Amino acid sequence: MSKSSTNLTIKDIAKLSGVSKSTVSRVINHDPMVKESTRNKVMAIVEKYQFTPSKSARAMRGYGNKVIGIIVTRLDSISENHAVQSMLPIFYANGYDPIIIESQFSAAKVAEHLTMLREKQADGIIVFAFTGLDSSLLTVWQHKCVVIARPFPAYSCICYDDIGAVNKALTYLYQSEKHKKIGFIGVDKQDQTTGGLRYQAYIDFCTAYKIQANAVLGNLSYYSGYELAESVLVHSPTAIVCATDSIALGLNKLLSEKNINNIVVISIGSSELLNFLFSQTITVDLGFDKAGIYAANELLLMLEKQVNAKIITVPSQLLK
Amino acid sequence: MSKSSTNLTIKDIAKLSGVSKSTVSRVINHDPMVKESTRNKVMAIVEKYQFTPSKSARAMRGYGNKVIGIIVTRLDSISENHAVQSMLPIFYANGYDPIIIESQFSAAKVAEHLTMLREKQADGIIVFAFTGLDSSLLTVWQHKCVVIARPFPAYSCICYDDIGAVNKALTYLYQSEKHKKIGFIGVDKQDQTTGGLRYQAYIDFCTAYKIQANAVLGNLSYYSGYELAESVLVHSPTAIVCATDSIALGLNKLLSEKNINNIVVISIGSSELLNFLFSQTITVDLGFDKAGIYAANELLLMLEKQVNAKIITVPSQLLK
DNA sequence: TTGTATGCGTTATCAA
DNA sequence: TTGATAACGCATACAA
Repeated sequence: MSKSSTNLTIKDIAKLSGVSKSTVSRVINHDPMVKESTRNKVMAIVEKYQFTPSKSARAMRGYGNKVIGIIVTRLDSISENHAVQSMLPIFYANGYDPIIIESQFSAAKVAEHLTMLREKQADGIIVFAFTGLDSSLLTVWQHKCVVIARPFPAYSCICYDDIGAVNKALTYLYQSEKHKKIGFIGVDKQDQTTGGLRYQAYIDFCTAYKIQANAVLGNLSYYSGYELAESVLVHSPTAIVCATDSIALGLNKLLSEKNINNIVVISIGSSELLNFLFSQTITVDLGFDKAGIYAANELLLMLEKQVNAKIITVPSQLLK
Repeated sequence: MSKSSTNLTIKDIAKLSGVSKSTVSRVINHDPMVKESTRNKVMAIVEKYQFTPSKSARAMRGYGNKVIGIIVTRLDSISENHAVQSMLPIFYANGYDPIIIESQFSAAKVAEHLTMLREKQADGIIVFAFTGLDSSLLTVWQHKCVVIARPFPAYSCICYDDIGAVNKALTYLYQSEKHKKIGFIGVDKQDQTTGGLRYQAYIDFCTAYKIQANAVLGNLSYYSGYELAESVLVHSPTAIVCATDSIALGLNKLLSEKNINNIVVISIGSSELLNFLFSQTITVDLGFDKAGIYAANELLLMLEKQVNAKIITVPSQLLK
């Protein structure tokens, strides 16, 4: 095996430039105590051979190889993308290497990735939770872990304002616009937050204000919104609340096909695309980008010093 | 500083289980030469303290820390997402840790990320190219780099079938459906591929078949498609080719608003959303997922053995 | 079957 | 201002 193929080490550079290892180390670490001339001499060799110190060796010396694992459900989830986009710069700025992986809504995959991250000695992780993910998987990471979208007890979590968002939507419709017949297209209650919480908020509002509930639950896809719309329309609502922007897309498609334009659509979750395509839709922004910022900062805090698990709810905002 | 906070080392485990470092090392490396009883003894301690050997230390011993950098333009680009999604499993399967970073269409950011990756001693990189990215940035990586979406000379590149896709669309419209007045909404030619190539293919087809060109160029957003549509409609086309699915979304919105439904829309790029919302739109699939597979395999090949730079064009496919 | 000693590429501590 | 040398955590050739 020829030496040429393998990477140069600080020892080689030392030999090449006629100084000792330590001097080379000083030069590449910008130690001010080296003489100008020797620095130049060494730097020349460093440049010439494109030398970079072995990251692993440095890491071993405590120059931490800091890495954060980010487990998203799907790479192409708009909401998670926004959150990730806003946390990346924060991690970079603090010298962490974020490594992004997909769980594809499979707890088994999460487990797999988690051991991978443990082997890689990740310093901390961000997990986008989903139905079927159990907090027991995370026990090892409890103190260096931020969970997004689910309130796991004893974990630091960033949650969306599911209840508040639905209330804001309903309050607007009921108080400001005097709607009395308000429908709801949601997600199966097996999904605790997007499904259960948002649905329950709708039901509670209905009972509180004595209005007739008209809800139907399906899944997260726009197909679901499209297909379920009919059964809500049957009761001739004047407004419909959609639990997600995908559902709102589906509903809007149906309304547009049927040339119905006297029904107010309001969506929990505000995507650029929805606002563009169906600009008359009122949306409630859940603050995905803020969630990313909160999550990153919270994790950094946890890693820096012992800090109590806390649940942060990202404020929602009605946009009209 | 208490020892409890810092991670255990193989030395600690050795002490705890009353054997030597080497024996512990043998156990965790599944050396068959260790006695059953000692193995159990050591494993017990390992389990108890959740010990994992320092990755950096073993990396230094040659147990390579293989990493691949993937530089996407934007995390929320649908097309790049698909490509990344299909390459990730391949890298995992081959023991590489993919680390994903965003360039945000900035060459400066790419440069920055590139030095980061060099410091991290990444073994190879995948770069999603964009207008303004110069191949000179990549020279250091030339032999361990796959470029996507641009044909950089002397680099291994995965390109989309821009010209073929447009031709397939036009051929279908002209030959099978006998359209004579075909419009085109594209992207500024400064974007060499999506912009220049697709536009040129349109123009070439028009001249070849002696049909009146009716094209307008803007940017990649759906707003652009929406706004430019008017000036194409002025010449009353019976079909319109859109250079991207975003543009097609914008165009479709306008057509739907104006209640125009006798114009055939055909989109280069086939997204799930476009097919759902405007299912009458004909689409040409550019094969983003295939591109990911090609890219990953090609890179692995390059890293394994010296291999000539080659350009792979992903076949496109008309869907109707 | 196990322990000892050595080296991997760095940085830090000491002496010179 | 520089150089020798000892760590860091691990794997392994060699000795026992």
